[in-house]
Amino acid sequence: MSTDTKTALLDAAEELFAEQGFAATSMRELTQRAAANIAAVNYHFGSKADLAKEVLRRRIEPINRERARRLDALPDEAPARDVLRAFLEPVFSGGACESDGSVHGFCRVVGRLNVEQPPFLREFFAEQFRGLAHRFTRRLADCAPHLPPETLWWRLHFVVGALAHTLMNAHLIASIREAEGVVVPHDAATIAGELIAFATGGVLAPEPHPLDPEATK
Amino acid sequence: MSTDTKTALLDAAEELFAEQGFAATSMRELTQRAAANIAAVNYHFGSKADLAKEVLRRRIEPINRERARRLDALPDEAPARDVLRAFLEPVFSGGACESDGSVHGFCRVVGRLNVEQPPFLREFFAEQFRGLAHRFTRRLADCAPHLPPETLWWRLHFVVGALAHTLMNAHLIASIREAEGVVVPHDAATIAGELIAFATGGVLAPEPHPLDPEATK
DNA sequence: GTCTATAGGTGGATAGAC
DNA sequence: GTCTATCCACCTATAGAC
Repeated sequence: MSTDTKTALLDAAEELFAEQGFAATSMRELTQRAAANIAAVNYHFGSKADLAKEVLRRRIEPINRERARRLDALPDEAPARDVLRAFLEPVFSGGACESDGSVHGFCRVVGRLNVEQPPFLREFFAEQFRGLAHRFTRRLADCAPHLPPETLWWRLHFVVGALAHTLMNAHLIASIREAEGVVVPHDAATIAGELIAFATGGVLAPEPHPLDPEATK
Repeated sequence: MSTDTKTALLDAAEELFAEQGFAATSMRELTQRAAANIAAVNYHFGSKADLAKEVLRRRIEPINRERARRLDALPDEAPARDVLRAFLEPVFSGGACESDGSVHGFCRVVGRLNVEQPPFLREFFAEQFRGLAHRFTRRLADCAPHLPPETLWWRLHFVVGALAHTLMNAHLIASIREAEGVVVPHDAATIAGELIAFATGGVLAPEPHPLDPEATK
């Protein structure tokens, strides 16, 4: 069946790119996991690179639409925490989780390819995020008029970094502690809550002091 | 000369792994940039994987030693901000910068390989960071006794994520704004200052509320 | 220590039958 | 749409001369 093969390829690519990255995943491995023929990727997508773009588009576009929708729905006087919820929660909702609530592979693929950044994806990511990042930064500026715009710009990117790292490593982070007998809940709702609290505190922090170079020694 | 070739290989690998990742970088490209012979990597390091470990060890070990040293040097009543400075500043100091002050490639390689995580590096990273992460988390618990240990554990990892993402993308983040005519300083001291302020605010944020699932809609 | 040459394998992509 | 067979460029690693 045609449509099912295409979806199976997207699913398999999503898992493998998330686990291993783009460059380290071969077409043979990928088509085998999808129970498809070795030639199926080129038939359906044209190339490995175009497959990767589709893998990302399938997840990012709905998330960014939802982010924009929620940002627009906010009242003018909404606090920073609500702006950050509009940015972060869409990532974790809407199927972002396994049945046990843990973070799903498709979140990890975004995190991983976002950092691996193969050359052909650079422009793709820039397109997907540029406009949105500016809108959120402007909105945060309304919430925190005491902070310079460049500081808010950095802070939004710090939030993105925390998010990407968490999506990729949530299981690992939890398992280190669990090996010591500490139970660390890592369902999507818990992680989202932790991240939103952290991001709000970080974004609203007082303006940075200039560093004292002597104290660095 | 023997020693120089070895160093040239480490330098070239550092740059290329930082830009492209481990899997996407070939030995040919790497030895060519180092002006060395194609066989030099195997002679000096044994394999591509062992070269990557050396690339990381050269940077991470001094940084983590300095982190531990500064943590030990802190007075008992040191505030969270000082604990986070002990964690973050060693990354940016001691040659972490270009002559113009921007973030050096060798920071980026740590960020990138940290997220690419080829299988043979998983255990290496775990060894390098496990003990240190626990020591910093315990220390932060003293600064913020109102927060549960799991929350602090998550928050330290959010900080790591923000750090890794920033190391890899500082130039990119700045250049997006600069294309619009906004000057964004991205020298190492500025970035470190921004990150420390953000991290302090995030780590000390109030405990997360349980999320209201309805408000997510 | 450095080089050339090459082994031995895998990569992405395609041609053409069905 | 799916398959087999195959091309050929590229990969890591090594053998052996210098």
